[in-house]
Amino acid sequence: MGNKIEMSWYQNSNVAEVAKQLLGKILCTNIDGKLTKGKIVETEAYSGDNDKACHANNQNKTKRNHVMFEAGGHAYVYLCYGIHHLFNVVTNKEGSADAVLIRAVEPIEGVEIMLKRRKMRSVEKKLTAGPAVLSQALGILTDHYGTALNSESLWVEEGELHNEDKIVSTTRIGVDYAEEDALKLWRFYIKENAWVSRF
DNA sequence: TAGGTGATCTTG
DNA sequence: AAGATCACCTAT
Repeated sequence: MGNKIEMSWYQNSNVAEVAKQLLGKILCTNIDGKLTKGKIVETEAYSGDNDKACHANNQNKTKRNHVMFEAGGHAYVYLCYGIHHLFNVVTNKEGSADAVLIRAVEPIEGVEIMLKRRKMRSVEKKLTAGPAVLSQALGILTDHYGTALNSESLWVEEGELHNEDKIVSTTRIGVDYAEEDALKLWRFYIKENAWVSRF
């Protein structure tokens, strides 16, 4: 607990494995002196190689997704539906466009700050259960595009270990357009955790 | 269950 | 240069 994960850890070439191993780890931000932390309870893997659901499918590099081609350990944040900032962890080696979408966290620290950012009065599931709301709670914006995850403002710490049998693998959400790749079991969540976005 | 929202990408 | 698309959320 408490140790910042090194950049090299993210450079594993198996993105699904990284997505799984991120469960239980702690996503942290310190923005303008406001410290917030949440335990990662839900992730999805995306691969630039043979995955139609991925922005960088077929090694398609664009202005939006180019950071995915950098070495693992950088932040890929993009605006979705004109409103929502979605946070991904870039994985694999430089040149391989893989990333893990963080879909839900369990609030750990800085809850008051999270409530304020979300304009909420009490702690409920909608505080951080969902890729857009967790980014808002932790103050993650497209400003953080390309930020290294060993920086002072955004990082991941070691967390609890979970046995393999406590992890559920299922299909990803919102990728129906991806044809056969929509069937990949690349969504992972901690079984019976109350902060998972959807069961 | 439907509509808001605007950057990004693709097509023409 | 314009239109379709979109890794979602909130409120009816």
